[in-house]
Amino acid sequence: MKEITSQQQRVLDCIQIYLNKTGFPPTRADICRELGFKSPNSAETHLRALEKKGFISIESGASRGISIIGNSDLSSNMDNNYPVIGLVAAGSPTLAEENIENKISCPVDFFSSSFDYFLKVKGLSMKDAGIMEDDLVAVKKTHDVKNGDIVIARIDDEVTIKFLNRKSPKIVELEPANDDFQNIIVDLEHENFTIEGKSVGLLRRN
Amino acid sequence: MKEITSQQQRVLDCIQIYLNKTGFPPTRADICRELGFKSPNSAETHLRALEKKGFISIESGASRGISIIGNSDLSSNMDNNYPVIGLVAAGSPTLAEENIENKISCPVDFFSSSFDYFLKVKGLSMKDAGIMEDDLVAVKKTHDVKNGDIVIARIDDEVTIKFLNRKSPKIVELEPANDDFQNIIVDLEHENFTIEGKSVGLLRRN
DNA sequence: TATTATACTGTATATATATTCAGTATTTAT
DNA sequence: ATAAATACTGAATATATATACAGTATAATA
Repeated sequence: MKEITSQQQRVLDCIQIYLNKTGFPPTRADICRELGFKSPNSAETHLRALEKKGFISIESGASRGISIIGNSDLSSNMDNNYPVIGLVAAGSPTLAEENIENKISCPVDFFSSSFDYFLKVKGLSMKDAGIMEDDLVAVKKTHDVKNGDIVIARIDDEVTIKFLNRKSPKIVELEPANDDFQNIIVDLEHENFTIEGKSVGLLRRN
Repeated sequence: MKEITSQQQRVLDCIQIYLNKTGFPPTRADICRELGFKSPNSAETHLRALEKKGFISIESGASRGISIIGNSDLSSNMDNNYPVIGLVAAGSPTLAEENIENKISCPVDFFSSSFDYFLKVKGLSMKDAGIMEDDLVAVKKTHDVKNGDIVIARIDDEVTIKFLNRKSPKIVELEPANDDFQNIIVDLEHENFTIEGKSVGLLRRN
């Protein structure tokens, strides 16, 4: 997929908007009307460029024979594919591409806040908060977290999910929801600590 | 919305299939080709009937100017609106229309099995199973339940969510996941007992 | 420096397409 | 019993539409 130019993007957007509005694609003349072109050939050449770059396909000879490629969620529906990232109880932690287990299609407004990925939970350290093994926690990447929030935190190279409790400017306490686990005290001066995000919801699939 | 005839349904399906396949609506001739009609007027009259009954709209003069009405999820995307039904801890129980709190749009294949509604949980009787107050349990209406399943059961007029444990043909045990609660023993001969469905997933929105 | 891609106007035209008109036949309401 | 809706064939046509051809101009490659 080559790079798209700003004018070609305008034409592509125009097609999408027209589709959302009417339910069928525009003609060359429709595109001209929408974007102010004075010749149908202006639309034609843009369409051919978009076709060549793989953004649309054009059915030869057919009227309105334009379809946008890679657009299975055609219109109003606002689903998105969210990656499921495995949380390994101890050891290799990174929230990187290679840790993506699969993807889940889910409406973007499914939880109270937008979110970025699902974290697959290992272990039972948060069981009293109703977070069980293999549950999928919807994580929003943010540093805007308060005491009592369920946060995804990284200490050195290890990622964990716990309640947040800032004890002092230099000390953070990570509190599990399970009597069998101990609080984790983090000394910000001596340990590499980052907040990856916070939980905004949970999904369990039996 | 008047009743649709079987032939009109075939035409409507044909339009939808054509849309899914090509990304744009069919012409009269396309419909004839798909359904074996020999005159474009066959398609035309069916389209006018479908328009009159409110199933489609036709943009006059435009080629392929057909759009299916009430079809905001145009194609592949299979979201559905699921009702959220409140579970009242004790007392009035019915899973009836008037108990619908709101609706949640969610892909139909979101959980391992299809489901019928979300049940909003009251109380903590299932907390050790990770089901907390106000959690939304995805419920599939079914009588096909096994021991160990989390079921939605009704005893006389009271609805509850518990683990199922059939002790004998006449005795069913409903087991909570919380030491503070007691098992419920149901005598099928003396109590009015029905399985409303079973849990196939869980959703928590912080 | 020549070439290709981008970004248009303007005209022309073959054909793709909607749509009307004239029939025939069956079924469903009134 | 009559009208209206359904379910078609078949032909005709105005027009909607894709698309080619002839230009002009600028920016980006090679």
